[in-house]
Amino acid sequence: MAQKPSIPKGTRDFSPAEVAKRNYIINTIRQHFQLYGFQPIETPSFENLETLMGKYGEEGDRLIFKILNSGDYLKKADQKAYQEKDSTGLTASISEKALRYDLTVPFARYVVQHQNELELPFKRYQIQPVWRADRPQKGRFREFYQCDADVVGSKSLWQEVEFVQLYDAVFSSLGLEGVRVKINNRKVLAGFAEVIGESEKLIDFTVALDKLDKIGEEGVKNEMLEKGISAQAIAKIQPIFQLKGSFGEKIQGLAEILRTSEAGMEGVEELQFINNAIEQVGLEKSVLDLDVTLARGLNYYTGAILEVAAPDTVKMGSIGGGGRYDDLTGIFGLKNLSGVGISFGLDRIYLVLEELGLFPDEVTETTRVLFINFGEKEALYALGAVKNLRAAGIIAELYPDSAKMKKQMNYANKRGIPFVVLAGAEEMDEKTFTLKDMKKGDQRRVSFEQLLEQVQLKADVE
RNA sequence: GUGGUUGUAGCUCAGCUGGUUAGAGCGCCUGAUUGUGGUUCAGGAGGUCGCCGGUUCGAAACCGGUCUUCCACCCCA
Repeated sequence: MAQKPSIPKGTRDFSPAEVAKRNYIINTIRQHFQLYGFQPIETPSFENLETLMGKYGEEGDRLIFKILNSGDYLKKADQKAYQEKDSTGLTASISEKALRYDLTVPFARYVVQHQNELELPFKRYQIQPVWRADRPQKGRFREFYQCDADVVGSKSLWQEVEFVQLYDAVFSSLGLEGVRVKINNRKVLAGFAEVIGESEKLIDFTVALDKLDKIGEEGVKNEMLEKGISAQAIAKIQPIFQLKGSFGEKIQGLAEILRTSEAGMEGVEELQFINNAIEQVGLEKSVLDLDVTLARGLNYYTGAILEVAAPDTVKMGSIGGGGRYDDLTGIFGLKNLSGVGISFGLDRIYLVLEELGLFPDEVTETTRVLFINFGEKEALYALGAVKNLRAAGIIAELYPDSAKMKKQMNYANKRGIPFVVLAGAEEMDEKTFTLKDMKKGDQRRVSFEQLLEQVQLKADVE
């Protein structure tokens, strides 16, 4: 055999069954987005490099896939940067486009660019692939889909409430139980930093705090020390680690810690508002949980921060996240437009559903009836029935060649087609069909009406 | 980006400290069975041992590089 072709690392091919399952998830998400009043948009796969650079922090810039300029790009290259082997400096001169890194920044760009055509508040959803030059791991790919819903132009906390409901609705609909929607607020984090007198170290502080799950309390404290946060300061926020109990109980403890911080108390009130509303309307299968260590990487969040954790039984990173970002369009020159949104990680949700066996059988079901091909006349006779079955919404097909019976039966078997129809000279004379049930192995001579009834009947029962 | 790990038939994997024609199970193809698949039986096809280079009389095995897989860190869906 010649050398097998391959695909770049972190990318995948999807088989028919995988596409069917992915579509099942996408359709469920899309359906709920629309139920909640979001409208779809799509944006290009690649943006101008400058649209993306600097929006995701230094780490993010590194992970953006840059597209090499066309033509004789070396002529226009920054010679000084080239001589000095300064890759970062050189990039700007040889690349002016890049693959989109997420859907939020392109959305911000879209809003600013089309601001005069939009009716505010604007609720949009977007389901498209994004690319990151990351090193792949379980549930981490270099090409993956995001399913985002965002609202711009409304500061109302009812939006946050609705997003929590939306998460619950989608995951409940997918049959996923025990999903934890974790919530926090940037103002609470800012409050912590203020209370301990380390406001200028907010980012380092929150990044360390975010790792509590992984490295434990001592680990977090050590990292804070390493980042130059004083031991006294760390001692002051000790109560953070003691927050326990229900949402309400944690809120009380939190209010106690943050009582001297105006920003912090604002965050507490927002959390309280959202929790009260959710308690009133109720959730189906998910729980809303206050997690004061939740920070998430993106530094454009200014209010609520959301993250969805898969059920504890599966080891998987977050399967969704989002938050409020008051200043998002500000970076493109449009001030005072508040946005809030959430994202679903399609690829990770897929892995979770697969691991828990939650895909319904009918998702991957394809052809229901296969007609055996006995030759030209018989095929024509069969094709008439195929047409009528299709008209009734039954997926039916005629085997394209009058190959050996064994081969045709085998094809039906391998593809998991539940019914096979044999129609030769006898059946044609009688205007009947021989219908074989591949699971049971029995068969009988039937009219078209009976045939239709049989295959429909089974379809409903299963 | 840092450190580690993996790659042998379509799939899952054996292959001892380097030593003839590289194996198994499953799958695939053919026949027993020219209007009957999934069971059984008989036979068969299929491998530049990821790729490039080095060490050696001799490399799937040892060394270097590279690509890929998975994992930890970083970061994140």
